[in-house]
Amino acid sequence: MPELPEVETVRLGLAQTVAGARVRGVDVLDARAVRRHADGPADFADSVTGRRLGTPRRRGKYLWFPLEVGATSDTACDALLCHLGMSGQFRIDDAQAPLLRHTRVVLDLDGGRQLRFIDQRLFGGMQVSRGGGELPGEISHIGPDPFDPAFDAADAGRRLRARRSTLKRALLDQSLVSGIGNIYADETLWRARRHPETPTSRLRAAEALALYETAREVMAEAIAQGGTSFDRLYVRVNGESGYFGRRLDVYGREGSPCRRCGAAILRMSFMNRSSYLCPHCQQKR
DNA sequence: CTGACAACCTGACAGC
DNA sequence: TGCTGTCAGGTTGTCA
Repeated sequence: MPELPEVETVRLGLAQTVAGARVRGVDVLDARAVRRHADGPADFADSVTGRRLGTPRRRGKYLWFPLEVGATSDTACDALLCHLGMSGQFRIDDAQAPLLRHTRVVLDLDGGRQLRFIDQRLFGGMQVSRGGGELPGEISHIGPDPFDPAFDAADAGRRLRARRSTLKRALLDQSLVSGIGNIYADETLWRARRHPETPTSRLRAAEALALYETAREVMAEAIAQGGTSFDRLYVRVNGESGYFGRRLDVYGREGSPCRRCGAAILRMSFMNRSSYLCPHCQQKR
């Protein structure tokens, strides 16, 4: 699944290609892709049709288009709120181009183009957020991500330390700081030489700040490289894959030598998912 | 507040 | 070939 750097790469692609386009029609091919839209697929389509897509915005792993009315930008407008889930993609295609398998929603745009939402597993989806152009109320519960101007590192560090939990759990907690998923949590902890099960309360204020700074660095590098992908589930809006585009330091490298010390990378089961770490560099202190 | 777990879905793969 | 179990980058709700 796309984490913050992948979603940001998609957002940039959309900003360059469809921002300002008028939506001529909406075709919901699978209602499950809009199940978070409480008023149903027909209302979803009605709410988007005729609107102009503003420049997409993002917080954490969510992105949204302000749905502009008329020709003016108005941040009090509705928003088309999207999450890619584990397998979501956006593609820009000509209307005549054949639909890819798992295409769930199609937006007809000006000039014979279509914005297509494709999602194999349907963990992602789209909905219209009333008045959500500036910041959809539906995602007000997640914290700012490390790239948000509203991000307050000191406050995030304070809240991290107030948790009675462990570092990896806290990094994955979107209400604390959003955007970090399983890959970048592991990459961050490796770079910061922290064991994922280190108690959050053990960090000093400066160390908590430094941990988020490391997360921001790791993700900034990934954004600069156009996002990470292992397979075809993550692609850019033009269909290009970032396959092998980024070298990960620990994630998925079980048994391979640590790039710092050469020790074999360990895989641990955690929250029904995998954690990868270097048992030598990342010891509980 | 915290953690554990199921649910939401599909597909790829290993093993029998 | 076909079945079963496991795994996959996420989020949300329930329950203890």
